[in-house]
Amino acid sequence: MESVFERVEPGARRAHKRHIMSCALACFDEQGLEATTIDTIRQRADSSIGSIYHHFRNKEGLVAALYFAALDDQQACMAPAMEGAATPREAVVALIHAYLKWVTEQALLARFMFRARAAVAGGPFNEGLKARNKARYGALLEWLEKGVKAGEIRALPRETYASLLIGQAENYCRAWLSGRVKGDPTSHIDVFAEAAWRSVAVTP
Amino acid sequence: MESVFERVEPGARRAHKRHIMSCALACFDEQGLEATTIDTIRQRADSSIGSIYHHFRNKEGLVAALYFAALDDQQACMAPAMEGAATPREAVVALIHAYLKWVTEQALLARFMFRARAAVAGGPFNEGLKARNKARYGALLEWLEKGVKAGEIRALPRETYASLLIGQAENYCRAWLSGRVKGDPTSHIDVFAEAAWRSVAVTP
DNA sequence: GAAGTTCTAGAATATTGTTCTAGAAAAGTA
DNA sequence: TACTTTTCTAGAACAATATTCTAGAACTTC
Repeated sequence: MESVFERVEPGARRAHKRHIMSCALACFDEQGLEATTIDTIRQRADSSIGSIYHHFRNKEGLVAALYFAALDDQQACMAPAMEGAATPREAVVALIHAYLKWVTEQALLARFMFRARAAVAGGPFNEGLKARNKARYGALLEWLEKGVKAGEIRALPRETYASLLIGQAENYCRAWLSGRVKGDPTSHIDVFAEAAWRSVAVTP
Repeated sequence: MESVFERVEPGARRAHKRHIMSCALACFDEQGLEATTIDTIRQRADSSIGSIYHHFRNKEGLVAALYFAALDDQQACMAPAMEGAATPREAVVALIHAYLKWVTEQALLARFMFRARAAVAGGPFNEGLKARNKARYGALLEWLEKGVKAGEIRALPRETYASLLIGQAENYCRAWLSGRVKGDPTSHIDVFAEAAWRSVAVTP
């Protein structure tokens, strides 16, 4: 967990900032976003109000900092997975595998992301969010273009591909993170990879 | 919209309660859950603090009331759609069609549901939520059972079916409701119905 | 029409996010 | 090192907002 924050806030100097993020994440996970107060975080981190506000500006900023740290880590884990693919099918399978593995390994961060997304998207950090989302599906759309030309992938409305590929896996991850299903995402990894491929392939 | 609340809170007696719900929904949609204050709702509904707290106990209760009203309406619109199906394929297609139509027609309620879900699931109304979710997929799972026995639907882990069927459509609806894609859900209705069927069918 | 219940109203209170000022620690500079 | 500047910590003071409480109006019931 610390390692995730060290990517975004490196150096011994920022150890305390990372510590606050760590404690805040734990509080948010245990009590929910609204229910955790700044003072709860202050106590847990053995810090001070001034320190928290200095580093994060306000509660929303703290949530956003955690959200973007999680998003960046997810991105960093998923991007390389797809680069090794030789065919469109391999790219799709690699995408789903990487996603399900990340959620399973970083359950705390993943749960936080789902909970905090609305808050971040609604606030003043919306722009940063949009920018990263564009970059996110760039590589994938290239693979799809190739696949369509090669006759391996169906030509569908552009704006539906992302949902068709990741929607099922994401839905299951939400269910798992909130305790509605038991098996962790990786335990059905082939089911979801196969379903994603069937959804877009010409001949599944 | 009023008609939706009349199902849950019927009668002329409760007109004011419904009016508060209506105004609260509009406030939540325009400013987000956290940003709208009780006083904002009071002003918009031309009501009083006491009245709001009398009807809904607290802010969380108001959110939950809206959430369950939306959930019930969605349920009421989707349940009959599947009953007319003659084959597993028809059942799956009917499910997706009904879902996408409801979200498109009740965009305000649908957006609210996605935003409020975490808050409702985290709070003391969690039990009511679980109960309704069980009822929700009951009819569907029956169809799947039949389909599996008839050799038309693949035998997959039980807990993955719901995600496989609805995940893609839901993901697209989220994207549409938050402005990330342009085409409304019904404009891709066949794409998502077909993808859902391919995901679970033996021979798509 | 009287008793009981539900509903409206808003002032008072409590909780909690945020600002502000002062000083400590660290980094830069000569 | 000694001085300056910047960054960070600390918590009291403040402001915004959810919630409680009491009183009375409106409606139901018998």
